[in-house]
Amino acid sequence: MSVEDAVGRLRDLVGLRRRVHGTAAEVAADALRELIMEGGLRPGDRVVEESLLGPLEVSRNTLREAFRLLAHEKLVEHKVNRGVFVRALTADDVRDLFTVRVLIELTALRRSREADWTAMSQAVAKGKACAKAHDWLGVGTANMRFHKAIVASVGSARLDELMGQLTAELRLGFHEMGDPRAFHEKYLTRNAGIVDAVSGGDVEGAVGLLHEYLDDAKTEMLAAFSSDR
Amino acid sequence: MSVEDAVGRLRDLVGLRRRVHGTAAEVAADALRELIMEGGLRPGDRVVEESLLGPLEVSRNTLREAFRLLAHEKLVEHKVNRGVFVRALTADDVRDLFTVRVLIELTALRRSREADWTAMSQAVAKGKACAKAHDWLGVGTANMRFHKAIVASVGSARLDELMGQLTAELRLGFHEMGDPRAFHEKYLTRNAGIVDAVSGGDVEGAVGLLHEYLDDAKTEMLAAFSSDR
DNA sequence: GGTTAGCAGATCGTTCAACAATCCTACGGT
DNA sequence: ACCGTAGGATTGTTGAACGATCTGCTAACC
Repeated sequence: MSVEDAVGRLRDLVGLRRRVHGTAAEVAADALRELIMEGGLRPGDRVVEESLLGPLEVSRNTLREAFRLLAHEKLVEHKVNRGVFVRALTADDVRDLFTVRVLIELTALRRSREADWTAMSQAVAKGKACAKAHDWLGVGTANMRFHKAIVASVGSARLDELMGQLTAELRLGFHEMGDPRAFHEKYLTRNAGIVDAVSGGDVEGAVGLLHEYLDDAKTEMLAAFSSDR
Repeated sequence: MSVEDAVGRLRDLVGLRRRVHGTAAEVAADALRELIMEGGLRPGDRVVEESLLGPLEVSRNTLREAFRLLAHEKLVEHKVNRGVFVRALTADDVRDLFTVRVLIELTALRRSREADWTAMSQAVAKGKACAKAHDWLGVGTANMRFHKAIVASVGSARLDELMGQLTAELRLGFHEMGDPRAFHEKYLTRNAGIVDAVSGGDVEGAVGLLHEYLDDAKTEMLAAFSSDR
């Protein structure tokens, strides 16, 4: 996406939400977050304050508040006196991300009940629909939703928030990887397998599958990240 | 602590760090955070912008950036057009906090190794020293450090950050409870028992002790929170 | 030739003053 | 007692200004 396209997209996003959501800073942050998630701003890109003042239709102070919001979500990095950069994951980040996922998701899956399994299988269905439409980023999003559904089994607001944070960071990594189809598609059937196992009563079998899943995904992402840094 | 005392304390905190730490907003946030932790601002208190402009020696915009920082740490609550309030935990918050702690700490303790045990026992020693000096809030801080040490066993930056967040929120709750000695002192020996068990090779015994510990602490805090709301 | 000092230019950090938007309270009508 | 409405207080947002800091370039120096 060119810089001009990104500016135009921002205008749309801002206009859409200006009076629906809360403060101007939140609206601006929402627009920027969406733009980053869509890939309009790529990891490592520098985001100059002045260049966004016009498109977002906010003042500099407000824009800086928006940056603070995104910085705390770890979507951008705020370097003092040097500006704001779209976050670029390191290999260490990827390792850490998966360490936390393993710890949380395995325990959560053990606690899951029937209502959780339906939420999980709905996410799988959504992913299959996206695959049929060749929407590979959609498949990735559906996969994330599947894992969020696992964590939701615990029923903790803070854990849900943490998982949202982790998936947002992982999505940043997706943009830096090559063929999205090759990366996302194969995990669809593995998700389905996990649902089958756990709803069939084989909880520990499902946990094992999930653990293998996470290890494989981690290895695959690490391969993409360790090669070029 | 009177309002005048709080203002004076803020001046000290600001002067101390003005040129040590980074931006003015961070310095202001640090000072406010410390003031809240010390109990100078109590949960539920409203924090009026104008009243802090002088003591903190920052402009309104910078102060508002500091508020954003604290809001993301969940130490204060930002209500649009109504101001900033020191966070007051609800019973649901306490339940959620302990749900997350149980999930994370039990798993972390299972993964702990000898180096982690020494860190844990150091925290216990620190707590005993505070108890001897009748510094009961210090005992509470040492207890939190003990649990942070458990989580640190995993070696995940994000998990450490999460645990820091959780302990900060819990400390907010401490201020709303009655006798700090009655609440903190008895957990000291239980922490020591956990260290003994795990370093003695009885990992699952230690995990059991930790689980009981967390359940008891949760019950005790809930009793204080459900009574008056 | 390579290294370092210093000089712009660009960008960020912070302040200030002003105005608009919103909320709270107290007053008065019913 | 209830309700709507002014008025004051506080927050939300803006725009311009100035100092501080980084970056890259030039030029002097070894």
